[in-house]
Amino acid sequence: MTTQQVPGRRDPRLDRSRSAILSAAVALLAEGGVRAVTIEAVTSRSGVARSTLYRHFPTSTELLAAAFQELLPPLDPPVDGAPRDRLLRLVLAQAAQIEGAPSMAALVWMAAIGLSGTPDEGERTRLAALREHVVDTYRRPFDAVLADCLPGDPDVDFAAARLVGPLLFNALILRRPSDESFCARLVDDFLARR
Amino acid sequence: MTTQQVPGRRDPRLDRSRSAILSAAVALLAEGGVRAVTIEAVTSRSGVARSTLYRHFPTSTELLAAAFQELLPPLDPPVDGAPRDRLLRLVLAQAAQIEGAPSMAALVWMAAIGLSGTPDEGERTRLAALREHVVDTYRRPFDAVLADCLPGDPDVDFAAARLVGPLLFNALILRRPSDESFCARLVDDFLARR
Amino acid sequence: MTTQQVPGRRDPRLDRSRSAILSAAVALLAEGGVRAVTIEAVTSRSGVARSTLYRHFPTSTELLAAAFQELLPPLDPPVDGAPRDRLLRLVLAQAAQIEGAPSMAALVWMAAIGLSGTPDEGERTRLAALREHVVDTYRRPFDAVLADCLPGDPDVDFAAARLVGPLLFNALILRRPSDESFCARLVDDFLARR
Amino acid sequence: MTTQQVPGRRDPRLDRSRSAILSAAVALLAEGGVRAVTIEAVTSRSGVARSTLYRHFPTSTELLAAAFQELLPPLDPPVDGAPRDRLLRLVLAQAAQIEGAPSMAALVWMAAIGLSGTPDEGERTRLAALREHVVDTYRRPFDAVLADCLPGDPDVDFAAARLVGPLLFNALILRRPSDESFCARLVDDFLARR
DNA sequence: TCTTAACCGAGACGGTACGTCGCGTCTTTTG
DNA sequence: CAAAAGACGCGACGTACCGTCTCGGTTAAGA
Repeated sequence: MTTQQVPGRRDPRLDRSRSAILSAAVALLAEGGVRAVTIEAVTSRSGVARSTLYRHFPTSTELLAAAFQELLPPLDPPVDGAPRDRLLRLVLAQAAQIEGAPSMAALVWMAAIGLSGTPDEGERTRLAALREHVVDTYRRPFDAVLADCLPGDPDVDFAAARLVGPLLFNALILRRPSDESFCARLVDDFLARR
Repeated sequence: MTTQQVPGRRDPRLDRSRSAILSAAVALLAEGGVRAVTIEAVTSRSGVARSTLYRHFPTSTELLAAAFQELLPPLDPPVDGAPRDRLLRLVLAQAAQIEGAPSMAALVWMAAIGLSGTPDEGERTRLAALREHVVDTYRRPFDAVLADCLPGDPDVDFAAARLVGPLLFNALILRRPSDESFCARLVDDFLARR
Repeated sequence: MTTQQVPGRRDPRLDRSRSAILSAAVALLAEGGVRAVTIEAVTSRSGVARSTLYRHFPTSTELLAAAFQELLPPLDPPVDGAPRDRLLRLVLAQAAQIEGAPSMAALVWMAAIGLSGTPDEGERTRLAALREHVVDTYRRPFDAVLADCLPGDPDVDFAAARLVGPLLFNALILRRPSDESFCARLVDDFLARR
Repeated sequence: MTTQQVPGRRDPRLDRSRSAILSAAVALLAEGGVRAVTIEAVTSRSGVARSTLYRHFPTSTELLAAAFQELLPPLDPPVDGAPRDRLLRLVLAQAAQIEGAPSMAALVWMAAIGLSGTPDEGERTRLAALREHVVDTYRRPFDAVLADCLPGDPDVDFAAARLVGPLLFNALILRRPSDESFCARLVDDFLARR
């Protein structure tokens, strides 16, 4: 019997180069922000050739997206304690993450997805999917906690708007942290009105 | 009596070229978004020389800022009607503006001010000032309306976070409009908890 | 046997673009003089991109140097006839070349190499080397002829100074041609004193 | 009787600004070479306005010419000693001056006058006149000395070509100083052949 | 002495060229 | 045949000077 490969098996070099690219991109992103994630910089830092990079990421934007995804850890929903407490802890965690530098950049950058500029159809689609995916990732813990806090039909989007929206406002508009008392008031007001 | 000039008289060419630049920039911004506001495009469209443009706007960023400011009309605070009505109308107006394409872009763009990237001290300062100015412009109508709605000490920032934050969330994260019933619930919840 | 490439084979595009650049530069140089050899002009005339040009010639000066080199044919040392005749013919040829427009410009331009202006170390070195090379090119025919004319140790530099220096003086300072009788007197005087 | 001005009297401001310009230009020329003599640099250094400068020197070239002229002291013809000695001293002085940095630059620059480039008729004429003037300045001491050395009709141009040409050659082409023995050989060879 | 015209500084303006950076496509050669 | 290496055309950047121009303020000449 030959050493025939399993048909679904991929060329291992593909993974090697992809991860080299990604880790270089992530490092550059963490060090110098979005502006530093240049095709040139990534290739020269990762030792990967230009053409190889383009094989993996048709656009610099997609590379950036992947790097951001790598950099944004999902939140773990608090699982024990009173409902009000669990919600508060989740909101605090979300606030903390939003205020971190990479999240801030990612937030803004993702918010910018699909605003004017004219990327082609395909890219727009892929990016929209990425956005969806990230949003889902962050909605999930709220789903979990709210399902336990609220009886019946929890309108998660509305809840998220009321709970996370103000955090966004503080971070993006007022440029001030959302401290514990702020989050507590948010949560209590929210719970008081259903 | 002599035909003495007013001392403060400036070279009229300054105004001529500045407005030519700005109107070209605004047009490009409206047509093609931030990406279209190129130094090259602005100069060639306005007929103004490169060096002249740089004399007026040391950085492309500042040009963009000025163009955005030109494009973002301030909101008029509703002056008559019941307090709850006035507040609702203001929130609706704010929602409508946020959802407009230029505001959306401006919002994201201003949110990005000061994130990584390394503009020099001077520019960072000017941009921060611009941000402040724009934020103030939009806070003002809330000041006016809230002063009438709430007796005592209205914490305008907290109020704005609770009222506008969710609009931001809808626009930037969920990409859905904030309809009338959404805004009404926001306002009513807000008023119910002082 | 495989169709293996010769190992030293280079990307043919390199040669293509280099020669396109050079021929454009030479044409411009011949038509409009040094002042016409602009990066912009060369790129637009040769259809070569700016960045490509800079890849081949890090400095406009080096481009100019190459163009001049292309434009200056070396002199062939006369090989037959009496020594005095051979020397005279060489001097006449040298005079004729010096008086030609391109040589004149090249002469002045090379004389200017390394005078004030502050190019970086690397470029200065390359230009000095170029100067050496050109000087050698023109010294060589004198070496050949003088070796035959003079027994023993011909001090070629001194000879060249005495034979070519006056040609330079006529061309650069007096702006008059060095005619046959002038050259003949030069040669005869030179031979009379060793 | 009034304090009537002499009719030919000029506005003293003209002289003031002209000399301010010139001294700035000379300083820049001495410090940074031809490249440093910029209209901008001269105006900002001299405190003279752009328009004033252009009133005095229609072209930056003419300004440069004037600066060079300021920088090149004429040679004094040696007046005592044996003819051979006087000639030798003159040649040595000429060699010394040629080798000085400013003279070198001036030499090259003046040699370049009228090579291609397309200044307008008027300027070309003025520059040619300047060249003539400078050449005359340097021919004069040779006239004086040769008149005493040689009986009959001294062909000064031919003499200068033979005596100064080799100095030029050393300075411009070989980039080596013309030392005393070199000059002595030049002079002796020259005198030996009339 | 008092205008008044010339001269002046300051600097805006439209240009041209520069040298750099990053992009996305491409070709060639190596493992 | 993927990958490295890197050339290529392109478009935009920000800078440096150019030569022309408009503006008020100052100052010297002449009425």
